[in-house]
This record gives sequence, C-alpha cells and structure tokens, in this order.
Amino acid sequence: MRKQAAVRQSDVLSVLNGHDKPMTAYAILDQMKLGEPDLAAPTVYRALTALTDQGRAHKLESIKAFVPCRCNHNAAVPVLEICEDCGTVEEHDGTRLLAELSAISAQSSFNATRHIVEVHGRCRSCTS
Amino acid sequence: MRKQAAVRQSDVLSVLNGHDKPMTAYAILDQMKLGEPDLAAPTVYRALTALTDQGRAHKLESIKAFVPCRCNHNAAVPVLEICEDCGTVEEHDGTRLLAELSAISAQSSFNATRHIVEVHGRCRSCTS
DNA sequence: TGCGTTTTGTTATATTATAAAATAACAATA
DNA sequence: TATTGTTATTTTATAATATAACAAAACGCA
Repeated sequence: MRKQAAVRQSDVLSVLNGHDKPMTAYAILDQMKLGEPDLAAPTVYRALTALTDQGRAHKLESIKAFVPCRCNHNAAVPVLEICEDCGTVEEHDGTRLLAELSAISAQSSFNATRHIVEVHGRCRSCTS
Repeated sequence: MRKQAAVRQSDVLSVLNGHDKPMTAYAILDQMKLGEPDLAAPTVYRALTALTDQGRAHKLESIKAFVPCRCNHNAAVPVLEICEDCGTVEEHDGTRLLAELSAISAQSSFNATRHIVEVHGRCRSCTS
C-alpha cells in the first residue's frame, strides 16, 4: 500500500516506540509485515534514513540497530549507552562534550558535521 | 598456510600500516590473498578482533572499516575523525572527554567498558 | 481525464559477519 | 615411534545487513 513518506516514517517510529530494546531494520520489517505482508526492505531503510537524518531516531552503529530518539531532537551530541547484558539502550544528552570535541577538531582543522558517541557496558539492573 | 595467531595479527597490522586510508576486512583479505590465495574471511576477522581488543587497531563502527592505532595504545578514548570527502581518518586522544562521559554514565549507574567516539566531517585539505 | 511526481515493490546483488565442520600442528603419553 | 588428545586454525557454507536499478502503481492536481 502506498503512503506518504512522512506517514511511513511515523509508522516506523511507532514500531520503534513500541519496543523497549533497539531493533534491527529487519526486525522492524518483520513487525510491519504482520499488517502489510508485501512490505520490502528498501521501504524500511528509506524511512529509517529519513528518521535518522531528522534526528527522530538514532542508529547504533556498533550494533547495527535503531532506537527512537527519547531526548531533545536537537541535541547536538546524543550519547547512547548500550548494555551488553540485556541489550537495552539509554539515551543521554552529550551537549557538554561539545566543547572538548570541538577543541579536538579545531586542533586538526577538521570540520565536524556529525558526532557519534556510544558507550558499551552494563546497565544498572545488570550490574549485580 | 597455518600461522601462529600473533604472527597473523602482525601480518594484518602490516597491511593496515601499508595503506593511508581505513580498510574493510575484505579489502585486507583481498590484499593478503595475493600472497595466500586460500585465506578466508574468518581468519582476517579473528586477527582483527584480537588487534582491536589489544588496542593495536581500531574499528570505525560507522563505516565498518579498520585503521592501525597511531596513538597511545592505552588511550582510554580514541577519537576518530573521518573525512567524508577523501576518506582519510585521523586519530586523536580523547582522554579529556572522560570526565564528562563518566559523569553521564554515573547519572544512570551505567558501568562503561568501552567508549566509541567518531566524528564525521571534512578534513583540512578537503575544506576549501 | 491525463500528466507529472512520488512511492513502492521487485529483483538482483553487494557487503559484512559468523556458525559449524573439518583439519593441521604439536606435545604428551605409551 | 606410533597414537592420542588438545588446541588453534582453516574451510565451507550461510546468515545478516544494506543498497542499486528500474518498472509499475497510486496520488495530486490542472
């Protein structure tokens, strides 16, 4: 079924919001296929690309999965904490990292457009 | 030909050091196959896993590629600047980010074991 | 209705990564 | 010096992730 891109994006975001763990693109696809059996991978990837470009979702580069943005969409530096035990992800605002990150970039005259900060470890409940 | 793991790791590191851009696992494999045609992907991945565990190489999660470590191997937080124009990567020491990163983790009682910091943008020579 | 645009599905394929099975090396033992 | 057990490594096969290319369908609007 054909939809407006914006609607498709909202659909994908709803799926992400309906789960408490990050989802891979194919997990999203499987979920959506329950209602729309013909849905294909490129449609999901297209929506995910738009969502991450807009900052409405984040891609966890180190585990190839996606979470909805739970913070301020304009946060310059999202910090994503990934629990290696239970797989949950918590998002934090890393705006305060920006000064030092900028200083590092300035040192090498690097013109930054995107910051990726991911932290692996164990969340509170998995730390006994 | 079968080799000691440590030797294999040195071989892979040499290949990385012989290039001035990050290499994917398969680029490394192709290069090594010139001398050892039977070499298979898992052999390269095993060596890369060991190298990154030891801090002798870094994986660029956002572009799925590897660089040799050019900094202090003990740097707690390597910061990898990736030029989206020419593809070069510069490594910097992000130890000074650690205080703020730790503060963020502490807020959520998260026990961090690994920090990933990557910066996308344009390097000096690509910024006209 | 007809035209241009957007979105989609389809197909095909590329790329990245790992699981599982098979084998080689080597030291210890008999 | 055969044989075995152990360990590490290779090989094969396949899983998982991602994208390119293009035709067809649906929509918006004149």
